Amino acid sequence: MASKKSKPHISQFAQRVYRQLRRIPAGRVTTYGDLAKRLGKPRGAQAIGQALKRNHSIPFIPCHRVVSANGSIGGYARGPMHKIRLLKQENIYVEKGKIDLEKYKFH
DNA sequence: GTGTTGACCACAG
DNA sequence: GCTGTGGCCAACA
Repeated sequence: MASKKSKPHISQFAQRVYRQLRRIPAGRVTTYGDLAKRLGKPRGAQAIGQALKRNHSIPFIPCHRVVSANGSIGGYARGPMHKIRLLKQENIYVEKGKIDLEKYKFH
């Protein structure tokens, strides 16, 4: 049977997001817009956030490595406070609720 | 099938 | 620097 229903809970679009997210090494971050661009949807940044929020239960998805385009923390299902804490563990320091994209953004 | 919502982005005032 | 508006995309009622 080679049928593979995989996870009907997760859409293909969301799975694509996780795939790109996993490419990001520790100590580096990316933005929703840039992530969307890699998926072929330079304007689908909002959909990225939606996908993450609807699947925040997955531990293999470092959602905390995703920030807003202006360097803002953006959001986090567990609360922005957790996100900042996790980033700190990756040697990424947050200042005034913002991150130095010039330093931490993954190219 | 339509309308609303949302962890966004860019631009104008 | 902040607020308001428009736009794009996906999921949900």
